[in-house]
Amino acid sequence: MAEKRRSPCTMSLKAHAFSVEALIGAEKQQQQKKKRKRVEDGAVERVAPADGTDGASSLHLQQPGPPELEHSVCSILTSSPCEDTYGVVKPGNGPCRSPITPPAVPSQTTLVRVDLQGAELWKRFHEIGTEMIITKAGRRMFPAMRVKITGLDPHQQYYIAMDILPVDNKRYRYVYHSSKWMVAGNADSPVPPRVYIHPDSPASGETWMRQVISFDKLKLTNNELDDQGHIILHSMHKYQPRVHVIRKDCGEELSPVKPIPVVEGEKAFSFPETIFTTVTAYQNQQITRLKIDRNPFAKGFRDSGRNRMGLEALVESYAFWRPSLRTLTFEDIPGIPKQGSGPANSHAHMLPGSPCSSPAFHIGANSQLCGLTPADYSACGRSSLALNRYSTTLAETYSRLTNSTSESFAQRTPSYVGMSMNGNDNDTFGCPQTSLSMQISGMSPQLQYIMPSPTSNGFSSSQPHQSSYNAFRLHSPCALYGYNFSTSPKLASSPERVLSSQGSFLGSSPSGTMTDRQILPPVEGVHLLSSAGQQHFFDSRSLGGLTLPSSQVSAHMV
Amino acid sequence: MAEKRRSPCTMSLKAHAFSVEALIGAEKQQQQKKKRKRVEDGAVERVAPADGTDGASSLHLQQPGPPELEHSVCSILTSSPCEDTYGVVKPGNGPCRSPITPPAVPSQTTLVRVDLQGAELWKRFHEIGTEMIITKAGRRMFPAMRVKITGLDPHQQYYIAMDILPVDNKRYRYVYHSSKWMVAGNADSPVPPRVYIHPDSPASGETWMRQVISFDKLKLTNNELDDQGHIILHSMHKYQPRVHVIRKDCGEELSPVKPIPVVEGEKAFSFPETIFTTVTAYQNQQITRLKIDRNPFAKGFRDSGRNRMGLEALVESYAFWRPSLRTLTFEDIPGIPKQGSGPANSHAHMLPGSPCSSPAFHIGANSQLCGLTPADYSACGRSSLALNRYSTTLAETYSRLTNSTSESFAQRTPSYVGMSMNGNDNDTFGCPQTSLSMQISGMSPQLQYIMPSPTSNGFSSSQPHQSSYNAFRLHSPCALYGYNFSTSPKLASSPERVLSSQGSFLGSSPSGTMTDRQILPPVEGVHLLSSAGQQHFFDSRSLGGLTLPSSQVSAHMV
DNA sequence: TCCTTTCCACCTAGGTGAAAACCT
DNA sequence: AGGTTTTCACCTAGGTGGAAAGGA
Repeated sequence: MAEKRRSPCTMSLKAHAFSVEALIGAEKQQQQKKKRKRVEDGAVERVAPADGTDGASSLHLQQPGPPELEHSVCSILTSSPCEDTYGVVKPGNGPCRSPITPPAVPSQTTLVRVDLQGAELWKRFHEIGTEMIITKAGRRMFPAMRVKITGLDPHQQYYIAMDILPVDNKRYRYVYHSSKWMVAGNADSPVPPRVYIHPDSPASGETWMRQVISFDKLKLTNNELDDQGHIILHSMHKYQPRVHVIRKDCGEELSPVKPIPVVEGEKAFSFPETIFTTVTAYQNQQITRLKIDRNPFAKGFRDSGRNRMGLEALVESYAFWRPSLRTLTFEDIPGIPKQGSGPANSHAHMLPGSPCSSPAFHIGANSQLCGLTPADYSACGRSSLALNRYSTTLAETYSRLTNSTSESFAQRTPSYVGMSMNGNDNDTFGCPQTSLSMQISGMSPQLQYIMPSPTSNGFSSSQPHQSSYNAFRLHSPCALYGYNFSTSPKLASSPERVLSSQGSFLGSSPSGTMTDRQILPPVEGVHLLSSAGQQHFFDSRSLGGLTLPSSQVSAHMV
Repeated sequence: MAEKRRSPCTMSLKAHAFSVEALIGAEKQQQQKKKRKRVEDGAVERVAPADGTDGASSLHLQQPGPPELEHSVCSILTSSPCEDTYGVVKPGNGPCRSPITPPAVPSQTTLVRVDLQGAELWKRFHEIGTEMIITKAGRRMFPAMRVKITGLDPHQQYYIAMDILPVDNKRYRYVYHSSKWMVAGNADSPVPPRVYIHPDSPASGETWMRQVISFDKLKLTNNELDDQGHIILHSMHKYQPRVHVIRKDCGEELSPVKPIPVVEGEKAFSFPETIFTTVTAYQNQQITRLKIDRNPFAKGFRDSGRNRMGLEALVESYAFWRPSLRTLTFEDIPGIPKQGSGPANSHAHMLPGSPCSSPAFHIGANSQLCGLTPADYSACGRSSLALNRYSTTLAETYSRLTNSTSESFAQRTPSYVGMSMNGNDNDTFGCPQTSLSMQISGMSPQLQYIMPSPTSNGFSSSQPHQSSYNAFRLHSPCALYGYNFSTSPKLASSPERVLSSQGSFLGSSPSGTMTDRQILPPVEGVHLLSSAGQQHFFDSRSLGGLTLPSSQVSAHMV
């Protein structure tokens, strides 16, 4: 029981789990409570940064330049190099970083940089006023967050995670006659915050850097009792995604004694063009058009005029000369599903082909629609004490929005954040990007608490504030291999896969320690074969601890 | 360069990768070489255990009972309990198993048991003579290997892997007029052996035990130059899958000095009813019928007589009175795709409705078709030296088939294998199962070589025979959530999902150390939310190292 | 002749917005 | 009247065996 006493999280979890069904009845109460606070503050024509104090805390890490600057860089340097985390101060690192492995791997000087992929498409939505559907069952984002990360320690393990912050404490409504979003009151009460950990986590820096990291499997929901792990958001609110790069220091499972380490750098990256308003049905028809034009799954609603030979076009054309009946051979029928597979097909109920940039739908909005001013972007430079690097992030935001006692956390958990703007040299994959970069080195003790630990055997702790979560990655989807939603209009209808920069299964280098830390004689050659998309292989000759002399040494991570 | 010198695997890997394209031209040469060895040895009416010496090595771990015994248990006890792997003998375990964490977790006395799910379906195929299609692009197995594992240490991390062994060194051909498989010569030269590591690996024993472990994403190929990570097999050969339970001792990354530990238990599980013959096109029409009847993806080929109202039935009915043309309204057309969505539809090219057990197709074969006699099943009890537990497994099989110098490995790497039969009490999920169980405790040093290590930072080794592979799990599919191909005929057409025994996202306990080893104060409550199918969440309040006092503590693994 | 490869129709599984129904 | 839920047609993506073509 002494062990159980140290596990309040688990016990609370189970209690919550058992009460889920009981809570369903309370859902309406929650909604009523939510609407109770919905006060019409009066229409604000332009969603002004009146929430500056509230929203700025979640934006201080954003791209410092104006939204139009595609390739700006936000560099955040911390005062504590990672080497300080070695050895005695963080003994947990000792067993992991062996004295034989050269500790000179420059994880302490890494300038982590995160590039938003598909920034052009994000900007096109942003110019209109991005809307994201949220449903009870969960709805994907479109565009999905897709980033390219550079500057990681190739041999360090990282978790990549994403959460979504409220931009302000306002509720919005869309005024159709003016085609504008207006403040409709204060924000609803906060929902259970959730973080989407990229299913490939943890992985080596080399692995992360080799590919576009897509969050396309992430789903948004408005069901506060969601049990599917989706991110819970309020409808008609403004939010902004945020990407986290979290070092997986193996110390937290290994070190029985863990002192509170010094601050080692902030690791959250957000992009102003990814701000969106949550809706349950699209409000702005320009958004609808752009979604239909760009999302392959909405191809059935495209009506771009060309290749308009779908079923309804067929119906119309035939109906022209034979109104309701015609003689068909069955050779016609198998072709029907294929006809819709072209670049576009038509639907009579769709609005006639009008590009999303059509003046007829351009409502004169709103590069500032989301309440961000250039001043907000320049407000990311902060410095304070050295306890927690996430001071002005979610915890602070929530504490401010909820007026909870955690407000004080923001004060005693400042971040070492220094920012500098660099040029735009990050056109990886030929796609426009927005990039943020910062130095990351270690991790705060609090971060360690939330880091799942696949190596849980023999977990131990001599301090009551340490824990590890293991094997959290079950059922991980292949998120890295989702669509590459091209930001190029000419590629919009031909989605391409997000591929590793190396390409094929045997064509790319393996992960992390595979490259220069493995110590295997040829006869013991190990064959880590990880599928380009789906599978993970060893050379089975080595499974028995033996390999044939003719073993084909091939390993791959894609 | 000293570091690189220790990485022959990586360098060979890259060299191989770069030569893949060059090797494509050599594919035909390989095939020619393969056919060169194909000698018709004359038909053998019954595939006898003439391969006893050759094939027994890969079968010694099989179910000791006759195939008809559904729930037999194969217990293999080793002479070295896991406790011997603690501390000094395997210092790598020291840092992982903290002195604070109670080391009394009975990993050393665990009787691991592996139950084959869907054994009834496997047996139905086996009675006919299971065939598995292999294609260049890779083809899934049907039925897929699905197992339930019990007896793991809940807090120990494990890899679950699968490889496929040749049953003998023969090549087969199917004689249509006698509906029998006959030996057609010696086996082709061995192909690059590969192992499919379950994409959820590594995970805690608790996590593995909570759910059915499905290998449905595994693919078989006959392309020896496959770069997708599929398992490469020869066509017209007999194979048998094998499941591996591999402890993830974090010691291999942590211990700079690793002596060769003592044997700690065999960990491979195979089931005789899963033997199959590889084909590029089905030979036995009974197999075809059973596949079509049971595989949901082949529903389009079902012709079971009932609900036969698909398009072709429509064609036939209309063609009866209007041979080649008929007048259709367009109201017919949208319904066409839906018509095929029922329980079954018909196809004119299919044979008329005849259940798979129809005498018209029952060719009088062959419960012993796969060359296994009851004597084979009783031959699993072996004992020998204590150096390697995989002695009679792949390495030995390959060495015998290839006459390579690794033959000696089999002699100096015997296994501690003791077997005992238990009753049939493993009807988990209400499905018939076949189970194998054995004690596993530690791992051999050779096993450690092939164990990917997600905690690679600071990997080190003072011995040249140690290595770790990290982050091999990228792009892992959600294999645990594939179809549950029911073995019950009445459920065959209604596939059900393989669910965790706990159910919903918030309704099940978290993994491994979440349950009783985490040490989190409520204010630091960590919220590891891992989606039931797709996603992995933290409570985002904790991402900043801070959680609100009102934090909802919920964690989940399935 | 025997086996392999390729293409295809037909499925499963699930992601879209539209539209209607529903709710408050 | 405004927001939410449900259902639906239409997609993407990919797993089936059949049939025909290809190949040795």
